[in-house]
Amino acid sequence: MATELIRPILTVDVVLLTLHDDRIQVVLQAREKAPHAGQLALIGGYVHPEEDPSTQTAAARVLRGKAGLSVRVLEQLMTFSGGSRDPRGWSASVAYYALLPHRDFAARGDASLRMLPVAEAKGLPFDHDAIVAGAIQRCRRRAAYSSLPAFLLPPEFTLPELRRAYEAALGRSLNDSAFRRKIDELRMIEPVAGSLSKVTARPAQLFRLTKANVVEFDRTV
Amino acid sequence: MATELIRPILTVDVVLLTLHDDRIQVVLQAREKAPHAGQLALIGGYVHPEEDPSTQTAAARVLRGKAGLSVRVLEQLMTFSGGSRDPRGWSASVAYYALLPHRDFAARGDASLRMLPVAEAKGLPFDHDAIVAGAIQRCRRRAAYSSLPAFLLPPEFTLPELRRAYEAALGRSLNDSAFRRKIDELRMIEPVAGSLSKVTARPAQLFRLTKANVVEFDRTV
DNA sequence: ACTTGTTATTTGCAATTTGCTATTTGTGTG
DNA sequence: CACACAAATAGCAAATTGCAAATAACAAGT
Repeated sequence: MATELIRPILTVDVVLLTLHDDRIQVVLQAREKAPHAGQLALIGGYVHPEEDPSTQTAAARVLRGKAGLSVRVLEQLMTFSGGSRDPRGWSASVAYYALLPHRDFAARGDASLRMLPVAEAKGLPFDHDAIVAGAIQRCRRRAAYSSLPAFLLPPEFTLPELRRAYEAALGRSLNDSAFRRKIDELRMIEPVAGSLSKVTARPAQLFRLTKANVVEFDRTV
Repeated sequence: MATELIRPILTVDVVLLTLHDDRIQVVLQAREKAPHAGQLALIGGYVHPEEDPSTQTAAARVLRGKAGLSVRVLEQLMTFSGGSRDPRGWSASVAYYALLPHRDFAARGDASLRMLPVAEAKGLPFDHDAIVAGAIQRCRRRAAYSSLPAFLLPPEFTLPELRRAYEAALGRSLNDSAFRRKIDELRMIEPVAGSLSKVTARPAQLFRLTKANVVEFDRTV
């Protein structure tokens, strides 16, 4: 066997995204240990080959173990690697992004977790700035032709809420009536019995997704 | 320090794609060593932390070292991991896809390399079937809104050739005049002085890309 | 009960984009 | 010099999208 002696460090990092104030926000966690102890960073940890069937399940385990959260969408972004990204040595981190309805985050009430608008999440340790940027870019791209943004919302939502989720994910405003037409044609959602009463105006119809997982469309939203 | 004792195997695998007979084809290589010695598989190898600045450069090194090839497009697909994908133990492989003009492949003339239409590249060792499928899916998606397919062609090409490259990548036929309009509006290519003479018909104008790297569009092609 | 304010939802074109089908152009061939 | 053939262009018809006005439903104040 040649030079497979040195095996690099393998970790997972999760870019946990949620929607609040009509903006995409990242959930960060204060690091417990060195390096960068005390600083806000992505939720991450070592891959444990003896217990993790894959990096995907490792990411879910870390999310549950360190933040007490489980999510409906957890997708792999890409792997970041190199000798200088982590002072402990040459490492590779398989990055994931996860989507969480804000109410689930709020209900958790974990003091170590902190939510920040993506534009303000700068100066993070390691190469986490680049990982966050990559996650946002991927989500933006994917939002254009999939039901992804719906997973930033609770299971039941109104059309205006869904539109705002798409607008936040895409980073641009959408034409309301055209949006309704498209969503209707894509058969992405179905109405639920009840109605939501916004305090001071006409109540909106509640909808739910027709499919429990992210679906991709041939057309663009 | 907890359980970071076991460090997994880290490798890279490259899905090398080219265009021939109007179809996307994968270039595979006969494995020199066990496991699966002699079988056709993706071009891949160990990551060498001491010499590789990143997995990206590791992939380029492996491509150069094992196939003698350098490519203009080498993009990360995703990482495949688990305890059963490689008999040597728990491993993670960072997969890349690369695009190569067929003439560059043909010029190489390496007997260990074999080109197969993607539909026929089945039953590969490890989880390479899944990696190939993932690469094709990603390329198909990306072809819809980028200049990616142009990198399956030599630096100078005709519009009919470019359209056939898009058709092969997208897996569907395109309307010729609409395609020309779009490509024109996207300012993706520029004409070159000469003309190509197909044996028995009107010669086509030669074009080259205006940008040396893959560019993404807001609109779809 | 009635008016006002506010947001949801629908409707009806106008403007733009796309799909399709001729037409025209440039080259080799017989 | 007519013919075959593929490249390139041109001209609508059809489909999609953007915009703005009209309508609907509810809360709160008069």
